[in-house]
Amino acid sequence: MQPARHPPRSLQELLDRAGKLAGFTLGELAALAGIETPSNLRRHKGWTGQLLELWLGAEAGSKPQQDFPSLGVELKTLPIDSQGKPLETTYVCYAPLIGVAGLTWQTSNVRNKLSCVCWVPIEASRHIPPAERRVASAFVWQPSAAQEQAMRQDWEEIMEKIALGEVDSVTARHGEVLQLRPKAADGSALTQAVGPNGGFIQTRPRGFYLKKAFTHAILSDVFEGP
DNA sequence: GCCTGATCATAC
DNA sequence: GTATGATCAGGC
Repeated sequence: MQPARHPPRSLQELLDRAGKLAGFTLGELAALAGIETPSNLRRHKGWTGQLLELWLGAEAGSKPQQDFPSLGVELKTLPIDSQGKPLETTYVCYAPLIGVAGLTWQTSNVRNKLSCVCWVPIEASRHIPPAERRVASAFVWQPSAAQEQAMRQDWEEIMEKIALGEVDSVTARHGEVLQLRPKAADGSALTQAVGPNGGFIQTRPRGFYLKKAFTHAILSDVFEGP
């Protein structure tokens, strides 16, 4: 067992790789890859995702595109509790706050990222040290028509607020399945956004996130049947 | 207990 | 600052 040396050439190869990781702890996978496991993730929040990227052969880097461009697949780890319930919301992508006129759901980064996702659930309750957290069964998901419609509606409502210069009135409570939240190094980070009178304002950068109930439903469809 | 807003590391 | 990978933690 060793990490991938090249990106998977097919969806099946990706699934094969992911399937072999099921049951391993993060500590085991890290040791096999020759990297250290942090004792806690406070200063290593992205460590789990990067470990799985390594094992599955995702292209590293900070590109605003999918993790497996040639397959059109995005990789997402999903922390779950012992009952399979998501412990965290799922980051999707940065949200555009200027130049939003004319953006459509069809060509949005959210839709592109979520059109096909390889989910890798990780048993990651907080009381479990990172090294002992365990990889569960990965699966590939494409949104159903209803799921896409739900995401689209939230996206359109949020983007309309942004276009109207009302981004500062949008909270994480907006949206049924998709939410907009701050996404920055700290509270001092500012970016340009459309303001109330069509001008520009400075505001905290935002990102799109999937709410836990939505990812829970995705898991339920797969593991408990539709 | 859960959620929202804040925060951490890194690459460029 | 933008964007990736996310989790933390106080307030409710």
